Amino acid sequence: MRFDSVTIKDIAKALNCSTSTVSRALRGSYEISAETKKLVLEYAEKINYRPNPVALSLKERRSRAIGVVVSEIANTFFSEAINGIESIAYNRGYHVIITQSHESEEREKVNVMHHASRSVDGLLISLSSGTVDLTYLKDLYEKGLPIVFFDRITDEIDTHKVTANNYLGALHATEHLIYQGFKKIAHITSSTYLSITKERLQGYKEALEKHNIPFNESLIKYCNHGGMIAEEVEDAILSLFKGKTKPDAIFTASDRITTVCFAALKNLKPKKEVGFAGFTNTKVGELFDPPLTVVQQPAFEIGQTATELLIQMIESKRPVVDFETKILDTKLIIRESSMKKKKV
Amino acid sequence: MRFDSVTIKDIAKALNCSTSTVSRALRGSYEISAETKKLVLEYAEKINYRPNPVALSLKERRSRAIGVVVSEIANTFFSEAINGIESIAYNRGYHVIITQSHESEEREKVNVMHHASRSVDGLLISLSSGTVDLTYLKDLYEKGLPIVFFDRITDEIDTHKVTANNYLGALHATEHLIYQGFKKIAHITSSTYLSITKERLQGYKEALEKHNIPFNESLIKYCNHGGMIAEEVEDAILSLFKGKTKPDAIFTASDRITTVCFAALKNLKPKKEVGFAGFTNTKVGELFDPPLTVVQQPAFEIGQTATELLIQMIESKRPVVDFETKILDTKLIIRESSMKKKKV
DNA sequence: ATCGTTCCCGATAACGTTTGCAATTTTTTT
DNA sequence: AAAAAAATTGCAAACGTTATCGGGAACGAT
Repeated sequence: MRFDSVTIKDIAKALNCSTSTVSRALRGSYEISAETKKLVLEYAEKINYRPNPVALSLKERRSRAIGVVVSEIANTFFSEAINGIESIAYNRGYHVIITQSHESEEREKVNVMHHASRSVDGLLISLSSGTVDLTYLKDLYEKGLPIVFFDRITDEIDTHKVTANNYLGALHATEHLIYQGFKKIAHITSSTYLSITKERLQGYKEALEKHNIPFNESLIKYCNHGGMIAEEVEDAILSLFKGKTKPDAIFTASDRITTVCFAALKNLKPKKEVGFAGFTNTKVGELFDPPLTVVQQPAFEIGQTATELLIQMIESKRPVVDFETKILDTKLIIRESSMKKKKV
Repeated sequence: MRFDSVTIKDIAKALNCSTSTVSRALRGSYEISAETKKLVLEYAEKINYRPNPVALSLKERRSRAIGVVVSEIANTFFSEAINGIESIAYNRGYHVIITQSHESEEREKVNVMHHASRSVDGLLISLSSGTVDLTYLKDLYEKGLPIVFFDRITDEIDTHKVTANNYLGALHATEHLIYQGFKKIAHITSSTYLSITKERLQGYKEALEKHNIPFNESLIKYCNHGGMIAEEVEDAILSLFKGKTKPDAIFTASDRITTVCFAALKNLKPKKEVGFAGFTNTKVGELFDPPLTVVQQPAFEIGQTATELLIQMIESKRPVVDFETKILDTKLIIRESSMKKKKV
């Protein structure tokens, strides 16, 4: 505190004892007489003493704070996940410090380094779509910083991971589109680096295979900025509809891509109705025109689970060696956008 | 850092000089010979020395970090504002620490206290809808913590404030509805404590007055939880349509209230079409059915301006006494939801 | 030679807290 | 009453950094 708040010294001076005595009394050490303890506690209460967390961090090399790095808080999935994170963290006495990578590897690194140098006790991270090089994270992890990945995870670091069942989510959504009679289903997705991209693509492919629909590479479009740059997504849509095999349905793979695509598609006004379904946690898909079919991720629970695992790592006496990868189920909410209209 | 990173001591030991010399060399003090300076800098670079921010915070009683308290990051207005905040802060060398009050006075206080005790250099805050008692904030402010209010501001503390022109925004939106031919315009808004509530209500009233439409208190509904509790908003809508004077249009006053109302109204399926316009920064209003007429706030700029003012306060040598209240213009984006359909 | 500068640099204290050890007092044991 | 044991407290170091102060060396001026 810069605001000359009361310190242990002030108490010591006032009570005419040493700072050690005060410190011990406050933490209830058995070596302090009940009498002195009472005196100290009462006085501390009276002048509203609060230990200085910065000093504690320096001394103990821990901060009771958890660092969070996500690509964008303006993304319903992440804001919900953060709420999940907070709900657990606060109950366990940890503060949560949120930073955004804006899908940039560099920003991500800066943020992680900031967290580490500020002595966060652990890190929750969902990788940015631009992230290729993980060595710095690996270094930190090996130096002892507990890290739990959520949502966008990685194979390169052996630790706890929590993510949605992207594979099944994509499979079900794609199958649903197939059941509706769509055959040329395009898939617009994020950067190939991301785990979620691979998993969702995999689910999409399996669905096609299962229903004997040939896979067509030209129907897959990657947006390396994860939808942060609208043009990238719009170009993807355009090139799809300029290509030889025009899609009759679109399946999008992430929050932002979903909404941008949906808008782009509307603008494009294709002759035939195009089926549409996408991964997104938006609360307002129902209000869209047409109402949007979505694959919803259990964002809140993902945040909670990741935080529980992280705190477990932080508070574990011996190094954790048994790691889990928790995969939580998604939910397909079917609305009009994915239905084949009956042309009477 | 808990991860025994290199310290100034390590450098001193390696180079066989004192920590003071190293410290001075690193900060380029003139008292150090060019030779030693070079030696130190090179070695520091080589072993990748980074000063420990926690130690610095303790020593200097500042942290080069700015605390932000908003009600909800899952609110487009706030996430945009935060982006504005970050854009300035990072350029000026400050980190941004975000916390959420979830519209609760208690959570807000906990967060503010946390920021203060962690030695943030300043605070950006948008008050929660539940906040009544500001004395603790006033105390901190008087003890010297620079504070800038944005969006939801207050008269009780004399400092810089940045907000949208809620009055004009509401006035124009209401006038627009009037021009469309609506006469019984309901206004669904947040807690009465909030500055934005008062200002928007004022704009709404002026518009009515200007066009000689009598003000009807029963058309105003307050949602004390700012839309966080959907039922509250749904009840408001229901009671409006159960009342004697049923509204022919609805004008909503905040992001969350707007979307929840819009959904509730859709569910209600009133006989006549009801005009609709609301404050919100959602990017997807265009995709709604019908496309949503919105009053958009310059969230990014509000964040930027507030941050500039805050940093100015933080870095000012003498106490700042001349305070500004900056009011930035909103933008009315007219779409179908507020248009009176021509019943041919 | 002596003094006054100037130039480098080191020792030390300080920020607020905890803790190992030593010191003191009190109590118990003999 | 003396010795031993237990209970209570204080001192000082440590976390990593910077700032204040002071000191030695080199140099020029007298």
